[in-house]
Amino acid sequence: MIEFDGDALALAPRLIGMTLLVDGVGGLIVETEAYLRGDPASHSFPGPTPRNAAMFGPPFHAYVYRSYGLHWCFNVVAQDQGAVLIRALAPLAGLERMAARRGGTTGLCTGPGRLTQALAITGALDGAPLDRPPFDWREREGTPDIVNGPRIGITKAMDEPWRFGLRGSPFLSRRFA
DNA sequence: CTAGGGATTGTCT
DNA sequence: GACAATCCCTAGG
Repeated sequence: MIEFDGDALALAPRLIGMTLLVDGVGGLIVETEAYLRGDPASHSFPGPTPRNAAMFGPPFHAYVYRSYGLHWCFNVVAQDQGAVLIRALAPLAGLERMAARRGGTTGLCTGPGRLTQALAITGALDGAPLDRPPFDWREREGTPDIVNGPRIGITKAMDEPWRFGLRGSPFLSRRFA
């Protein structure tokens, strides 16, 4: 995948502009959020549980959890018992399969829950290594223009500007201020 | 044991 | 703009 040795806060912007494919379906990462060790908003904050076990495992593995009882959210585990939530992709490959899974063509990968549905990521992939199939990564080309701001949908540490995005992308789940 | 809430989204108004 | 859907963890009795 990539050579990297930083924590979740460093990994989050590093993933912007990279291409993620799952079984050949995916696109360019345009939005991420960092959840650090010691971060009250991170699922790893209270300590290990069955749900968050992957965050305490080896880095560059998947942490997949269910959100609000019905959506899946996909994270890349970092070196610090933190993780990076992948919130949005610019769809590039397998658009027909995405649309079939999503039941339409609107907002295919715009939002963490939509993205997992389009790529068929479920709890079955929780803890799976990201450097082998079905996962495939491509390094970014050039230097992306990255913006950052507060994270979305949380109730703790709300002021930390740990959401990152590709400036001007139409595929962001929300605009940056 | 029960009650409450969350890193969300689709649908209806 | 409001609300339902509905799993897993946490807090408290």
